[in-house]
Amino acid sequence: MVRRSTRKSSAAAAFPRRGHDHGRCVSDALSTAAALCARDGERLTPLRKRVLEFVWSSHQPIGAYAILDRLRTEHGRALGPPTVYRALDFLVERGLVHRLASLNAFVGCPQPGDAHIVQFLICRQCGMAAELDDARIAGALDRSAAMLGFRVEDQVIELSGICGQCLKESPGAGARADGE
Amino acid sequence: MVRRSTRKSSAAAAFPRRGHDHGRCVSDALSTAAALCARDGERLTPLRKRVLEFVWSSHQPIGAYAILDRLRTEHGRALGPPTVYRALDFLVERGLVHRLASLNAFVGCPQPGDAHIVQFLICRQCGMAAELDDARIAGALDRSAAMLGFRVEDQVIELSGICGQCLKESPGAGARADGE
DNA sequence: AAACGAAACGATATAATATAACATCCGATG
DNA sequence: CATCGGATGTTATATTATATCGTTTCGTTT
Repeated sequence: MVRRSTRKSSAAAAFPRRGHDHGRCVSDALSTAAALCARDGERLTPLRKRVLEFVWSSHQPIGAYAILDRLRTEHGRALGPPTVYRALDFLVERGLVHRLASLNAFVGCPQPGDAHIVQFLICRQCGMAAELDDARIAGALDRSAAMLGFRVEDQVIELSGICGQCLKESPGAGARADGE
Repeated sequence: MVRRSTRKSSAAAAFPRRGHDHGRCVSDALSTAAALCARDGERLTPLRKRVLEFVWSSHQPIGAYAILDRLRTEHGRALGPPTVYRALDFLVERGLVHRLASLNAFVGCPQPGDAHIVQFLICRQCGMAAELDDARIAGALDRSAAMLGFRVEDQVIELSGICGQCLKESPGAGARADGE
């Protein structure tokens, strides 16, 4: 069974709340990933699943080497970078994970299978990243570029700043950063 | 004397043409940089100026290590990465050069001194990058984020695709890529 | 079940990008 | 001249990512 979004084309996702039921985020992500892979005849191997779980361990983008460290801890012996990069490449190709170019880090996609525009909000205080999937903006960019004769194939849109909760909790200084 | 742009707030810059007078791009960039530094009491040292020239050697974003190699060639003896990164940091801080996160590379700013929104078009065929400074899009992103309570402080917007000239010259294959 | 081929994974080495830390130089100013 | 701060030089290292090749696993075919 394939998940299908019912969002309006210009709708925006919510920024994750602190204290939300994150276990639900993880289990949703895993079951959706399994369903999509099954649908497409791809294999969500134990390694890929484990990497996906690490990416989803919080809403804070995680670096490849952080994942690698965690894998090594579990696994006992050392693993090489290619092992984790291959798994990440697979997950990114399948749309299950996104790479943030401005952070060199990876974050889980909350709407995989849904061909969506990817625009990110990244809070520099708590470190969490959320998608802002605004199709109107993507369309406006495409049109704006087209006026210069340019055909857009890929958009990298990453907005950094302060999320609503951090603005409330710390009009200046340090909020907690558990990022769940 | 300070350059002031007369562009409308939502105007878009042109994608650089092959065969344009690139010497003019370079000399404009250098004289504007000198003027801005003089105005702000900053020093456009020989090294910084030389790095700026390398960045402007074409409209193709250039990596820090490519600049470093060219510096070494001129300089005779080896220079360390910090030397070039410091010069780049200075130029980026002064708005004379932009860093493209999706390429890990640097490109000259055609409108320094003008507080402008930075959005890039990057042609994957010829490698050239141009600015698309659309204030309406930046505003729409800010508002869209604000609806989620998010305050945007920095926008990374990098659109990759095919520029008009490459579309004309090669409806598929390889155009020249001199990037000037 | 055996054989095969493709995909996935492990392992080693290395490339590419970036920064930390400290020494030295150089120019302005007292 | 002394000295002080900014800029640069130098060495070492951190961080991110890929190339290459051998081995294992798994599905398919026979």
